Amino acid sequence: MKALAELAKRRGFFFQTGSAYGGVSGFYTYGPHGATLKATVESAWRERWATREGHDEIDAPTIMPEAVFEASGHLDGFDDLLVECPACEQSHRADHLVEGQTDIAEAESYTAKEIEGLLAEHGITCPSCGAPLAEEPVEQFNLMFETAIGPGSTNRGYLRPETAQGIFVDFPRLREYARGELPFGVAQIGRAYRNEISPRNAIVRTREFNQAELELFFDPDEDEPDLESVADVEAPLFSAEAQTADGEPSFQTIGAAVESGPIADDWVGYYVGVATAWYDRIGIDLDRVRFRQHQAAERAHYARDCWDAEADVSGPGQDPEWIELAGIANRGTYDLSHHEAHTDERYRVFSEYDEPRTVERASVEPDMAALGPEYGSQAADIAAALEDLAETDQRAFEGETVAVEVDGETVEIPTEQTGFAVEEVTERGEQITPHVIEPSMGIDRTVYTILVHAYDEDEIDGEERTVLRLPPEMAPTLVGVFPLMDKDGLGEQARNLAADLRAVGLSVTYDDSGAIGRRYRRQDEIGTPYCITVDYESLDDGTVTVRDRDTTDQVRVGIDELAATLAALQDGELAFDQL
RNA sequence: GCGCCGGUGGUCCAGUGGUAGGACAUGAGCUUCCCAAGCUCAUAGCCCGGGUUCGAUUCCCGGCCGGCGCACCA
Repeated sequence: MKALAELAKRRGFFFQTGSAYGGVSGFYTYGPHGATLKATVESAWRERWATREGHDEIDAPTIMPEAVFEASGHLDGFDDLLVECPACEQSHRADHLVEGQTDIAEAESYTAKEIEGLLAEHGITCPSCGAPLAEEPVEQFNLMFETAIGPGSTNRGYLRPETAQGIFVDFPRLREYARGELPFGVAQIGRAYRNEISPRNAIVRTREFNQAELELFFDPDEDEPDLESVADVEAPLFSAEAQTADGEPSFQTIGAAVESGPIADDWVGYYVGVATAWYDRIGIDLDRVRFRQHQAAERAHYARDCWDAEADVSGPGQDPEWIELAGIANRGTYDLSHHEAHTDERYRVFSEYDEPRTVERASVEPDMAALGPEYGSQAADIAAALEDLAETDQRAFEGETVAVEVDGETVEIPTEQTGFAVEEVTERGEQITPHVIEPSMGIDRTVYTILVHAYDEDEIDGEERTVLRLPPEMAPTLVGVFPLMDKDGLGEQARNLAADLRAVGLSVTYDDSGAIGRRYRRQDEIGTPYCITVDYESLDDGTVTVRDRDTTDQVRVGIDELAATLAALQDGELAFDQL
């Protein structure tokens, strides 16, 4: 939205970083009002998604070593192999072309050089125009920023492309803090980095951005969300089915959508409900939001089910322009099991059975004093093979000898040397890998959407004005304080009033410059919901006018009750028309 | 990364081969006083590098940045 970008620049919400040096694409600075608004969005997120859910927050580094991203799949999954057609100049994913035009299934695992070879060898052609792509260079592009940790650059690191891995890698310790009890959630607000090929659209797609993510760890067989608390929330749902049928999003209660509607996963449904109510509260217009269910083919490598929150950020009279605000994904056990596989740590929790179970457990204790001399270096492998066999096939131990296969040859071991035994064991539970639901929000896009949805132009006494209709809770400044004129003691009283209101923690702007109407308009443009003017009547009776941003209506309020009244207006306990 | 268009005070624009002008905004003053009034004054700008030229903000080339389209968005 062009008018908003201009206002954001002029009034200090956000602007491109370092334009004196020519600027760098994809980096933005939040100005005075923008930084405040962003902080307010973050604390509103923290309040709703962490504190109120009973979850704790961590703050992990933005740089982590290469091995972490090997495990997470970002090193391979983020690595795009691009080839450009010499005839029509279209870029394509080279690995996808190879997969499509040969019977090679996992072309992604090849290097750029190998792919170049495959392009020539299999006579791969451009899918757009059919030109041959042999001899064309394959470029490797990883979206992660790479860096060297410490001197000597042998320890390669990357800037995290999402905040989530900081939670997953340290799951074993976080589990300790949760005392090993599922479900538990860990929240994080922080920066993430992606070396985007083509940053666009102000703060919508940048190379350094802010995320707020909650990772909720749970046992799918035991744990259920508090669906009742969001059952009545009406959410604009755009199901996969509706998308395929070329349909429209429709408002449905979470209760119905989970019960019999498109939301398959209870936890995902719960967070769609929480997100809907939260968006409404922070000033996002639900009529310009939709929760879009991912099609199966579209889901990320880790996601089992996913709904994106999308917002329309087009200007008035324009075609809708949907941007992704959040993803609410069931990541299953993907992350934890991968980190477990890549480390020696256990990324599981002990899940106790309702009742202890008694099971027969077969075990072996091979007589190594006999096997060792007999089989030499093979003895250890034989012992391992016996152990496997005991778990899978107890009857193999019923005869005089047991046959196991080692290094391709069958070895007969006297049963008595295996130490085979079947015992009754009482098991109280088992180690399970928790499943993960991840509501992941883009803070910058949320800020942007709040601004777009708050932006309005109307007419006051025949004069056009620009106004940001931010909820009082979100406004960077709660109240502007003006003297009608800066003389006859009005200025002094107004300055005292501003200081008093600041002293009780309210965000106040003092302004005595220019005509009163001009000062109102300045505050309208940055979304300040209330303005107070000290006039001649104030000197007589100790009241001031309080002016409402949205209606421009004014009421007189006693100075002594001002602080309490404004605080109530900010918290939504009081509406202006109740004054 | 490709293509098209663009880059001039804080913002939005006009303009020129001889280093620039408006509107709005901002500051000071006068005036007015509850919704961007008026007057005076002031502050402040040609994206960067190279080339052509006596001289380049202007023309040419390259870069950077922005908008749009394509590709990409794990």
